[in-house]
Amino acid sequence: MIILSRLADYGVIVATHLAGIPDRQVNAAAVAAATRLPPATVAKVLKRLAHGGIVTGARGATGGYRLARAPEEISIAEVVAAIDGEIGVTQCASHVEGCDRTNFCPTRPHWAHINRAVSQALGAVTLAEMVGPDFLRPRPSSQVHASP
Amino acid sequence: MIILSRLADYGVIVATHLAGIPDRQVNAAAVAAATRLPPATVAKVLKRLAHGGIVTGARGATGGYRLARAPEEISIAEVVAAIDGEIGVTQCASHVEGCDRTNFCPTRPHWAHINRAVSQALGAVTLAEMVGPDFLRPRPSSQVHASP
DNA sequence: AGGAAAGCGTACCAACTTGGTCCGAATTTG
DNA sequence: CAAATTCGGACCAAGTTGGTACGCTTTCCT
Ligand code: SF4
Ligand code: SF4
Repeated sequence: MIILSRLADYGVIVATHLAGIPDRQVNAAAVAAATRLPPATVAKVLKRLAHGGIVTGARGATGGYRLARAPEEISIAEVVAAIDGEIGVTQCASHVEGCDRTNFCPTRPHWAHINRAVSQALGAVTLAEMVGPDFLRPRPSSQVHASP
Repeated sequence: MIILSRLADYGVIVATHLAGIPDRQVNAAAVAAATRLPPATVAKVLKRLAHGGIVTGARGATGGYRLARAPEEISIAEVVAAIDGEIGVTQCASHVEGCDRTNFCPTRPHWAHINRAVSQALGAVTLAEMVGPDFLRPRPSSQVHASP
């Protein structure tokens, strides 16, 4: 099964591309050309990212999109949540609504734990980690949060 | 976004229910009655679980389903994979095929790391954890019928 | 041996979510 | 002031999924 949808995948790619040019607002067509993605789809992705607060869109002739925050402040979970909504393994994980079996479902509390682990896995990686080092190699050190 | 599909969710519920009765093979209708799920759907779930090697189905008049292995040997990732296929955050995470952008996609290696974390999160919990110790049971008012 | 019960497989259908495309409103340049 | 450019939301088609139904094979009981 595929965890996140294709739109969310594209969203991370676009956000990563935006993270490489923090001070430069570019339009959707330029991002599409740089990422080799369908222009219409990337426009939709930028749109949802703007709605989610990940990027800010400037209208007008010289308008374009720009990262709303620093790349190291935006996590993959944020980007995914901006496109596909809140992350949750099941309906009951995020919203109690949506499933009428919450009362007698024995597996519900256990899924909350799994949901937390998954959210942490997606929230631990930021856009700075995506654009900074080309090769994936998180430092052998266990802790990554404490930075000098 | 919802990580796993509803069928996979039901599959875990069914597998957990099966884990509570290791030596007793029951038919699909009994499982559906016990879990309060649609009989046809639970039959489909059991079917897929049997195809994935999670449970074994015995034909005949007194047939039924039974766990193929010990509850502590079956992880949630196994159950989910049996129903919805291999777990992967993206197409490139599991199978290289399916996305023609693997050559110039900068985020692909990073996804592998995230995919591993997610798989571990789902693979760390077993069915024994689901059915065995009810460590988190805040005294529900409507207790299920306990066997005398 | 015959009948009934239950799994197994396939097939089919409906529905929703997703992917993609389009046109209109707002803003800046000149 | 007008034209060009761009974001914004609305619209539509398609794929996938969820769910159901039927028929066949296998096994036990009578
Ligand atoms: S309450 Fe149970 S059936 Fe409903 S979404 Fe949660 S785990 Fe799934
Ligand atoms: S190669 Fe890139 S676009 Fe393709 S599935 Fe992997 S991350 Fe997504």
